[in-house]
Amino acid sequence: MRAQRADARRSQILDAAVQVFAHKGFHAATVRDIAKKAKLADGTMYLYFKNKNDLLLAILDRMRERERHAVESPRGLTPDANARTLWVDSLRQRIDVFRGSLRELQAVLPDILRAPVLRRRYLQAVLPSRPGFAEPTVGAVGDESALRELDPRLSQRIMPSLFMGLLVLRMLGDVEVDALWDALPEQLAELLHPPRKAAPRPAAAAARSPQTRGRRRAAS
Amino acid sequence: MRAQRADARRSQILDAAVQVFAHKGFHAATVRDIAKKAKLADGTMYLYFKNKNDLLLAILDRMRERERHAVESPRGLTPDANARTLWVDSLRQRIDVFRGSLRELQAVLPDILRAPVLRRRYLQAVLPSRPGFAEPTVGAVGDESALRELDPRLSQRIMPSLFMGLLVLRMLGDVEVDALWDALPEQLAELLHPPRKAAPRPAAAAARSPQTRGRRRAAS
Amino acid sequence: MRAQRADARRSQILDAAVQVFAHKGFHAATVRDIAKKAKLADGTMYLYFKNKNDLLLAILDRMRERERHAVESPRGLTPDANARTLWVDSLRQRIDVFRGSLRELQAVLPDILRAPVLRRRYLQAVLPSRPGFAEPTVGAVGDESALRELDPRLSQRIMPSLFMGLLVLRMLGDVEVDALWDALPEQLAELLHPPRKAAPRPAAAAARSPQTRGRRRAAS
Amino acid sequence: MRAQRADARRSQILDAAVQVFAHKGFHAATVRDIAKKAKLADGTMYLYFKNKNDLLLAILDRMRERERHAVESPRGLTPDANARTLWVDSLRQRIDVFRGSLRELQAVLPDILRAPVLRRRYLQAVLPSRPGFAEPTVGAVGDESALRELDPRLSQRIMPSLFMGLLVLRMLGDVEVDALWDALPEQLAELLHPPRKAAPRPAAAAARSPQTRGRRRAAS
DNA sequence: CATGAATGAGAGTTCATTCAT
DNA sequence: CATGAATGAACTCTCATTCAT
Repeated sequence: MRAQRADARRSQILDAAVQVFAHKGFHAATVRDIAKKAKLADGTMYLYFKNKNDLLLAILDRMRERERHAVESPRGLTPDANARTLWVDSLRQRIDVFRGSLRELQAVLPDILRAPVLRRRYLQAVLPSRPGFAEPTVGAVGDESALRELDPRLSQRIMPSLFMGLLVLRMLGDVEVDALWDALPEQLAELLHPPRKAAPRPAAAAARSPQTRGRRRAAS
Repeated sequence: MRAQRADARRSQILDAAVQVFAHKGFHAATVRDIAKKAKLADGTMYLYFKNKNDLLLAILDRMRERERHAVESPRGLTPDANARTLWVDSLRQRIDVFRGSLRELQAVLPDILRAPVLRRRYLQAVLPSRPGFAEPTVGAVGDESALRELDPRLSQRIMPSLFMGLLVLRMLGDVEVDALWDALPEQLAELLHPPRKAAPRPAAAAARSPQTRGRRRAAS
Repeated sequence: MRAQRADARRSQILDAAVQVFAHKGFHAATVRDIAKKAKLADGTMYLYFKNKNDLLLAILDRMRERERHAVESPRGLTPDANARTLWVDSLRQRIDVFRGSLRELQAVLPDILRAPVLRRRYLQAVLPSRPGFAEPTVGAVGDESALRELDPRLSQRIMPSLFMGLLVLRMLGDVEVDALWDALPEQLAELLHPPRKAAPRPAAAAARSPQTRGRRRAAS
Repeated sequence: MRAQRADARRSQILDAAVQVFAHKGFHAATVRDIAKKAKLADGTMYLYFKNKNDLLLAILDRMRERERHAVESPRGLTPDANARTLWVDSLRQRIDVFRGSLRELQAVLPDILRAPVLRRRYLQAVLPSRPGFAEPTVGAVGDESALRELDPRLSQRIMPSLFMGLLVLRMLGDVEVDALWDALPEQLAELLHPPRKAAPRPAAAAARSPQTRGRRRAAS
């Protein structure tokens, strides 16, 4: 009971902080701003968080937690789906998770970009080496993939980077990205994991599907 | 004459500001920090810039200016090159320009991500709709390109996003991206503009790096 | 019955306050500190005392009360003692009373030194003009005393001052004073009320301490 | 020139701080109080002192410095004076020094009583073991002194304690002590270093001087 | 032009006090 | 009676900005 109330308060404050940080950034945001947004008195925040900095860390923790949840309890995938569908689905899940914490990321990312401590503590976990985030790109890629010739260090980073980049564009106010967001899984699958009709065939620019006929490199 | 002196002072201050902003971020950086780095008195900055905010705008202006220069006066391209080479070269130029302002971007990006004014005023110009930045990706792509089936709004954003994303990874401290940086043009060409017909050339990317090393900031 | 409970609570709180004040001083001590030490909730204090300031006054009141008690009900003095013994005994009683409230004094003195209200209201009563505190020095002094030629205003203040001073040294951390404390009555008698005629008795002071050790706070 | 201005400012601020601390105590005094008393802006203090605490240390340093000065450059003593005169003179000098920093002491003493750091760092130097402060009491004492029979640890502390105690009485608002202050050297000499007319004579309650006839212990 | 001492608004934070439970 | 979450005034300290030199 008591613990529940406390958790509710923490959430209430964190939500306010996310909004204010996303809007003004960590440094420009004042504790008073956050308190006002949370409809609390200035001092109340300090009953639940050690200080303003702690607020940032708590936001990151909450993000991690949510992601862990999402990863650990994946929605059931259709068992008989083919590889591409699986890949698209898993990609969509990641994107959805991402979208869930989009505001959080926007609130937190710019300030993380400077703080080496934060970067080390959180972002290696949250971003590039996140288990499963890069792998689909690589693991599912057969010999014919466009990624075959790439430096593996780069190919591992294609997806996260593309993602990060699109996110930044969004944050920069690009409305098109916003509109595209839902189509991203399919589109990225199209780009990086082209559907294959047949078994691996070294040659031939075969037509593989109605929509994608004539795609991909003819011979390689 | 007098104007030149003033410009030199402005540059001196801006350089200092870039360094300090890149390190601490706009809000955490103090005018005193910048003045000290520029070896000037605190008040002197105000003779050349209206206020601290104006410094940020000036940094952005300078970035734009440099980019405009780079775009308007491209280094001579080998006239007999084939389409792909052209594309790679033009891509490399862009990347070099980017690299020239890498510190600036790092100094400025996190704070720009929030300030709607800055975003509207500067970044739509600097980033996605930058003339020529996305086009190579699209324009040079033949029928066989991986990009053909994509939503054009997305395909236009592939390159900038990938770029932004890699940059963010760099800023997040990913050393691999750093190491890969010089090979990026070839690698991205490999990915988005695959060479026709030829057999796999796994060594191409790696072979490039030696010469491009040490070219750092050539364009700045 | 009910009043007793309330008194017990008051004492419980005052004891805690004395400890915390002695350690941190009035201003640096927080109500929470005191509540924690008293194993009560923060707000409970306010059921027994008007506010934090009132705590200080209550401590002083309790000190006065104790001293009044000690003065009004002196332990029986050996009826056949000579003048000097009487003087020494009475001095010892005072010192013991003092010692009983030593922590209180330490808790309260520094802050009393500034607050004119406190000084006027309490300390003139507690200290110099305290009935009987200075008198032994003066009244018991025969023609041969060292004090005879002094300005009476000073001679009245010799004992309290000496005392206060030694107390301050103690508070300043002088361990020697601490060790000497039990021997003080004899020693001060030696100084201010020299024994007549008899030969030097160098061992007197030291001899006393064993028994008086362990009497700590007997009077409190 | 510049350094002089800075020193003047420091003094100006320290003087204000002494007044405010003496009046309200360290903790109750606000930086704004001090700034106002010094007729400066709030922030100006921080150009000259690291923080409020530093102010306290600086006051102590200044006291030490003054005392060192007074000790190192003693006013010329009449070379042909007898021992007692010398003692009285030296005592007066100490008292004068003391009086010079009386307000400082009042400002600083109560807070020093709690801070172990301050005590260790400053007061052992300022108070009891101060070279020359206790010694006159002891060194000048012949075999006949009232101090002969005392525990040496105590006799060393008589003077400082008496002093401290009188000071505390003063701080407590005892106006009589205030009035007596100037007569203290003579009076204390009277008490602790009785004038001797003749050579050491073990017996006889001799009349020694008009004013002091019949003083001191008859036989010892 | 250049300086840097001075300013004072406003930041983060603490804590005496209240009051619904 | 007792609690302790909530309050918000007031604290210390920072720093962008000004201006006499």
